[in-house]
Amino acid sequence: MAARKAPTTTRRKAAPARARGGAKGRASASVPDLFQVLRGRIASQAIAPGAKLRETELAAEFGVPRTRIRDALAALEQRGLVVREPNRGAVVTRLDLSQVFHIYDLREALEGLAARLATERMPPEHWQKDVALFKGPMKDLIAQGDLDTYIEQYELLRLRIIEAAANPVLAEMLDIIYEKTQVLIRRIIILPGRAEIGRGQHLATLEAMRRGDAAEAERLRREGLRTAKATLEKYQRYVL
Amino acid sequence: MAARKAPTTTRRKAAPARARGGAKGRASASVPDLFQVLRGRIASQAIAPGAKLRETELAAEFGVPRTRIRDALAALEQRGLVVREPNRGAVVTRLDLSQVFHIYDLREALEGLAARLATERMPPEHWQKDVALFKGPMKDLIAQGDLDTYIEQYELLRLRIIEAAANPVLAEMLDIIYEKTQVLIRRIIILPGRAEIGRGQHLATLEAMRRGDAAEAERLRREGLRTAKATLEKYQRYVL
DNA sequence: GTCAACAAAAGTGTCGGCACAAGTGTTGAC
DNA sequence: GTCAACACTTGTGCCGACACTTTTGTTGAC
Repeated sequence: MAARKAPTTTRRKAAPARARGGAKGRASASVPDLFQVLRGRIASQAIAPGAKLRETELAAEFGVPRTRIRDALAALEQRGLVVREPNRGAVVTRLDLSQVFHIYDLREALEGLAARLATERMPPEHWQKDVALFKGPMKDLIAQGDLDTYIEQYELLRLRIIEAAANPVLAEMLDIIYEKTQVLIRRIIILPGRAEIGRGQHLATLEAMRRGDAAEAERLRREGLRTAKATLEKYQRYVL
Repeated sequence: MAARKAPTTTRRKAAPARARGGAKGRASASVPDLFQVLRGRIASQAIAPGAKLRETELAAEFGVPRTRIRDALAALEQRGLVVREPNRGAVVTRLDLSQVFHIYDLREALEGLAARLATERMPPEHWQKDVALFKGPMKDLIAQGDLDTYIEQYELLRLRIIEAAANPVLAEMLDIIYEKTQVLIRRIIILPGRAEIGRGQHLATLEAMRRGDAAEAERLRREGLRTAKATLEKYQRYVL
């Protein structure tokens, strides 16, 4: 996924001094907007790890004052997406080997908890269609090699589970490591046979959820993450 | 604990309105400094939940420009310690009932993981003196009603476990909910018999760690948090 | 030809000020 | 005496400008 350096000309009006009058409510991007955009670029690797983020450059691209970019960068730094050295600027953090495994340990604990809570708080039949999805269509997607759609669907399931868990603090923490997991999932899933193994584990977890067996759902989810981590350790020199 | 890193040699011109009286005329505090100070005040309840944090007021107290206070408040908001309503200012978030229980679910998953990792990465004898501490002296402290010292010692153990777990991402997440747990621990421990029960559970966990039984250590730690949560639910109308 | 010292440029750190919204006190009518 | 409208005060949102630091490019000596 080569990253075409944004030609996005964004020819905002030359004079940013005006605007803000009664006209449009949002002529320029707000700090949260900028945060989301930059976060997305980093998660999708549109901005490569190690790349420098120049404040002036970004300010020109988005047509906003530099201080606003600065605030967005501060938020990014808080999230650990970039590191800023004094007077040196902000660079996108590259995840090293050790951090990758640390994140998998975290996912095991957090997503296991999410599976348990979701099972406890939802009626078992709520997961019926998800079981069906993973039993049939998802298998076909893998067989056809359409991993992008598969990942997309899986992400939807993941979000539904988090929502069902109804724990904002948990959701926030999973959100913090979201970018990292995005990258890792795509690297692991291309390993030989891994996608199908993962699907089987998701299916088993979902069936436990449909039975209303929260403890078993948690155990299975954790087991799934653990094998994913093991796969990653085994093939680490190929994928990292 | 202030961990001031930056030399802050920036020669400042004629101080505008000179340094305020609140602090001495020493070099002005950096944004991380301000963050830590305000965080400490909130954690120790020196600033009550629901209190308004006025930017100009804080700027005057610390003798720093208001923008710097502003940055610190933004960091506090990111951490969820304050909420800022547009043009209304920042107020300290008061933790409501539901969030309290959510945090205990989180602690169960995270601290359980920490116990497991710590056990795996350290030689069993590393925990020898902690076992001894919880077997004797800590029991005496509780008997004497010196809960402050007990909590202090427990915090030290907690930090050692996190350090031994050697997972920065996990440490970061436990740090995020640190303030909240600080408050909650002090509210739970005063409940009848609770301190002694907690000590017994910590002791059991530590003995598993000394045996090198990581899985059992995780299970026991989680069980401990679960009973703490149950106690909280039982007495919630007294302590919240 | 190489290296070091110097100068220019680029980029970030910091700050003060202005604009606008919400809160508060006052005044007048009824 | 009560209430509503208005002006004032307080405090935050936002932004441009300047100071400082680092990097890059150039020139001169050895």
